[in-house]
Amino acid sequence: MARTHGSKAEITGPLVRDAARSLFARHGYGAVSMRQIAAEVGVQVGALYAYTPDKQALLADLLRSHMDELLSEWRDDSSQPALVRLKDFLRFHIATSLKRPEAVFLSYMELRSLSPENFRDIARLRRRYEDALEAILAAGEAEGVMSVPDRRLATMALISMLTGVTNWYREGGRLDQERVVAIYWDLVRGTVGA
Amino acid sequence: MARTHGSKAEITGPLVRDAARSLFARHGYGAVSMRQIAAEVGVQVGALYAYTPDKQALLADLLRSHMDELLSEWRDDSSQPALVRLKDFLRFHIATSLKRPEAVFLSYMELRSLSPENFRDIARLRRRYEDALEAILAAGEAEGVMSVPDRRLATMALISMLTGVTNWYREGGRLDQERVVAIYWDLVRGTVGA
DNA sequence: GTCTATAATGGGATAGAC
DNA sequence: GTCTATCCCATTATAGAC
Repeated sequence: MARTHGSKAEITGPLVRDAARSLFARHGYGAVSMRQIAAEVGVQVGALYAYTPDKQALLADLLRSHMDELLSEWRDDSSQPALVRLKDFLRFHIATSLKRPEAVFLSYMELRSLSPENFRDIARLRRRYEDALEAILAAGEAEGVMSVPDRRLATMALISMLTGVTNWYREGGRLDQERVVAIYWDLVRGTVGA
Repeated sequence: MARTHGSKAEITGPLVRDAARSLFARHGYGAVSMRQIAAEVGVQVGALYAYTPDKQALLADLLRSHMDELLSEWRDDSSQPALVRLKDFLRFHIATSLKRPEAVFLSYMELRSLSPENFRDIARLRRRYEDALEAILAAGEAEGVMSVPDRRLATMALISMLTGVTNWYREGGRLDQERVVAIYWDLVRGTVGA
């Protein structure tokens, strides 16, 4: 990973973000040093500061851009039946969780490491994502095809359940992604009383 | 919180554990210093080492004793119908999560901060707790009162869902503990196809 | 059992050369 | 844009006085 002056300059930015995401997810924000990140990228620590003003901004950028991507990639078609929308949400959430497990885990776990300002911003994005699911449950109840005891709590319960995939899923393990989606769909349908 | 020589010696041990548990849960193991823990207790940093050989052992003790308590407090009566056992488990898990939210959160989140040896030990305890739930699902299927697409995965999904309470529950908030149990029981029943 | 003091190391961040 | 070198401060852990 050694590096001579100036080579690969154009791709270092993404590499810094990749390394930070991976290390933060594996060891926790507070446990990772800028020196470790630099070593993973193959540069010296000073070079990192060409890409981020400080460590906190690096974390906030990772979380913000993950939430931005989630929100911009998610396409809800509210003209569809609620059960179709729910299954689409499930498929989307699991696909994302398995494609970018570190970003998902990080966004779930390191909110607490954000400065108050960054926390407010990112919690707001997170809330919009939760609300997207809650709207589907509301539609399902209006259609009479779902029934939950408390809509907000059911939303949080479903998000926790789905995000939990990142805790046990292993690429190349017992189950492939399609199978995981099918199993969770069974579970989720029951949870919302469908 | 200042302290003169020798006072309160007999209760410092528990205070150290309380402070460490609370700080680790709020800020993450790696982000908390022994100085912060000492300040919270009201002693100087050197005094901590009368109660723990090092910081890693402090974390491991917290996680190990939490899991030990969980496993020793949980009383499963396998002569009961599986749905009764499941509801008892739910009640137990939520009661514990709301009584010791920091310990639950910590045991869920800081496994990654353990040394490999400590990780093995505590993951084993954790697995025994998960297996207790899985056994109830197996009994429910045998009785024909539950139906899940994949028992191991349903177990993990339920644990994630239940442990998620610690993410949003606030003492004195909209819902009291009894109400939370009732709502989750509705959700869980659906999830297991009962 | 707790204090003060200190050792040894590593932390985030910056300056200036190239 | 990256390097080397450095500043300054925090870190874990220990030693020895009380």
